[in-house]
Amino acid sequence: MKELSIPSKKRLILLERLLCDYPEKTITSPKIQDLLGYSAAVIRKDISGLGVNCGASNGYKVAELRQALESALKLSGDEHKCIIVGLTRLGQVLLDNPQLENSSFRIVAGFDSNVNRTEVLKSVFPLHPTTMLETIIKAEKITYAILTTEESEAQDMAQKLVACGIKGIVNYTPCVLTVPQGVQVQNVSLIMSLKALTALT
Amino acid sequence: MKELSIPSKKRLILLERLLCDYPEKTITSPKIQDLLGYSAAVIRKDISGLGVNCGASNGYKVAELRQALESALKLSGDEHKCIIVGLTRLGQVLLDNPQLENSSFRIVAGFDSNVNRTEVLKSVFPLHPTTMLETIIKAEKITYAILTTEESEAQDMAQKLVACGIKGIVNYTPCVLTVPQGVQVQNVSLIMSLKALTALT
DNA sequence: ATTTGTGAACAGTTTCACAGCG
DNA sequence: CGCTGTGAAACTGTTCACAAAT
Repeated sequence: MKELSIPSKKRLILLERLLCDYPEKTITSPKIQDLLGYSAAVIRKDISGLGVNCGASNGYKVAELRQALESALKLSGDEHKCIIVGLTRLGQVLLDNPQLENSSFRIVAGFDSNVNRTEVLKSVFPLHPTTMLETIIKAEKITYAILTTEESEAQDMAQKLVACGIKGIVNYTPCVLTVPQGVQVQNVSLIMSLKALTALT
Repeated sequence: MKELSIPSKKRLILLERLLCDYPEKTITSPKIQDLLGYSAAVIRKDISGLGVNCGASNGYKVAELRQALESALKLSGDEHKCIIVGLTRLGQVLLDNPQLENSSFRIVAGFDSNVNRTEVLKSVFPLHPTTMLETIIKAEKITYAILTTEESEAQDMAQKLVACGIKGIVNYTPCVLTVPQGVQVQNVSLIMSLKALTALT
C-alpha cells in the first residue's frame, strides 16, 4: 500500500480523535464533512488510502475504521516514551497530564537545568538535572520530548535532544527550533498559535 | 498584490519569529534554508509574494523584511484581543503569559463556568463566569479565544464562542471542535501534538 | 561569485463525475 | 436513492534554471 500524504495524515488524525467518542455504529463521509469541515470527497480518498474497506456503501463501520486509523497512524501497538524538558510552571502542569492516560504515549521523566527544581518538585515521574539527559534518553529509548524551558535555553536543549536521538519535539516555547531533516517539531506556544490564527484568517 | 497561499503564510510566520532575534543586518535565502529547513527557492518565492523588494541581490535587509512580514501577517497595527475560557491549571498558567508582552495580542479576561474559580482566583485580568461571555466579547470586541476547559465542556463552549463572534480558537483541549467555515482552530493539546509527531514521522 | 526574482516545468492534492454496491 | 471507491481533470504549490544585479 502506498504511503499516505502529509495533508491526508493530518486530517486522519482529527478523524481518529473524532471517532473516539462518536456514539453511532457507522458514519458517512457527508457526516464527517459536517463535523470536520473537509469535503466528503477528500475524506473518502483519505480513508481509501488506509487500505481497509470498511464502508459497505452505506457508511463506514466506526469500530473498524478506528482500528484502521490507529494502526495506520501508529497510535496503537508500541508505546511512545516522552520526557518533559524544562520544569517551568507550564512544564509542571503538563507533567501529570491526564490526557495521556489510555493513549500510546507515556511521560517517563522530567528534566530541568536548575537542580533546585528537580529536587524540590514532586511528581509521579522521576525528575533529573539535564546533565542526565543522554543517559536516560538512551537507556529508556525515549522518542519524543516536550520542550517547556525558558526561551534562552530552547535551541540549546533542542540540539542536545536531537544529539541524543530524539525524533520529535512538541515545542511550547515560542522559539523557532533549528533541527536536522527527519526530526519533527510541533510549535504550540500560545503566541505562535495566535499568530497562526491571525495569518490564516 | 495577490493573496499569499496558506503554506506560504505558515512558513512566513516562522520566518517572522526567526528574525525577531536575528543578530545580523542582512539574511540570505540559503541561510534561511539552514535555519528553517525549507528550500531557498520556496523562501524566495514566499518573500517575493510580500511585494516588497528588500533583497538587493546580496541578501535581504532584516529590518525591512521584518516590517513587511509583520504587516503582511497582520501582526502589527491593531491589537488582537483574546480571552481565556476555562480556568483549569493550564488556563491559569496561560493567563499571565509573558510571551504576549510586546506582541499584538492581549488577554483581556478569563472565564470559567464554575463561579467558585472566577471568584477565588486572582489575576491581573478580570475573571468572569461564562454567563458573561456574550456581553464582554461584544463590548470589548474580542477576536480570539484560548480554550482550556474540561473536555466535556469544550464543544459547547466553542459553539457559544462562535455565536458571540469569535474568529479563532487556540484549542488546548484534545477535542475536535466543529466550527463553521471562516472560524480558525489551532489544535495544540499535548496529546494531539504528540499524535501529529508520530503520524508525520 | 553569490544572490535575488521569476517564468516554465514538474509534482502533489483536491475536486469532479460516475460506475458499482447495498 | 444515497453511499463508497476511483480514475481523470483541474488546481495549487514546489522545484528548476537562469537572467539581472551587485
